Amino acid sequence: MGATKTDHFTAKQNAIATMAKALGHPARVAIIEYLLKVDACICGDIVNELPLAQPTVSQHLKELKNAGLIKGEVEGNSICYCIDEKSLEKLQAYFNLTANKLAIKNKNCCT
Amino acid sequence: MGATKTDHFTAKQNAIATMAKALGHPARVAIIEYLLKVDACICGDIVNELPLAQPTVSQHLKELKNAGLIKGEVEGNSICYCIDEKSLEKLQAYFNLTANKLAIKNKNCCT
DNA sequence: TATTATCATCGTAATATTGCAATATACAAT
DNA sequence: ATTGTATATTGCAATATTACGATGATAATA
Repeated sequence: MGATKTDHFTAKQNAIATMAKALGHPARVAIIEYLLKVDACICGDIVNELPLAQPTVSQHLKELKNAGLIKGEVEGNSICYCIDEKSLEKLQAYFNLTANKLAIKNKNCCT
Repeated sequence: MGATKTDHFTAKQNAIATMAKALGHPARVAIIEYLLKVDACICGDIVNELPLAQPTVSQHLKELKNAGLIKGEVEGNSICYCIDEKSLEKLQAYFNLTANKLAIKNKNCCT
């Protein structure tokens, strides 16, 4: 095996899992944080920011893009990557909802 | 290769990645949502809720536990699983922070 | 004690991920 | 046209993940 049984779960569960999976690697978290830090999206130097070889970084960027977490536009010679706000807002909304549900839950066991 | 270069990233980046990775599978998202739905933590029927065999579910539970997202206590014959609030609050805080940073960012490119 | 119920672990097969060297592509500048 | 820079793709090796049958461990119950 090794293939995830995607079709047995809801679309929303799969969507959250896809985004979470994309953030399931420190390099990709670091990429998101870097894109957040530089106050623009002309980002031709992501490779220099990471302790990984260029093909590896390119691959991580591709995965973030596939998961919808970032967007990329050709900007002359280099490529302009930036965060896709919508997807991160979805994650924010999801975890806010989760935390709210937790807050109103019974907490009389599992001390 | 195949081994993640964990030590090249910050502790926080690794912590977020670990939790995100744990949620990077729809079955584990479904488990969290189920634990959230049932208003108690006597949870001996997670297997029945999922379209997966018992050993597979057990393995997913183990991963959620390793990532710190859930806790498990022996409850007589069965085991009582429940969500670890702290970890989900960390995720909530992280994505709130991220969304806030995004909100105050320049948005003059990557239309 | 034997049985049943519940969950964990082992072993294994199929598949996915991670990382990089080598190479390719695309464009800008000379 | 050629060179240089930036990014993508390919191919491969090492490792991780996913899934499940078989088996083991433990506790409640007959």
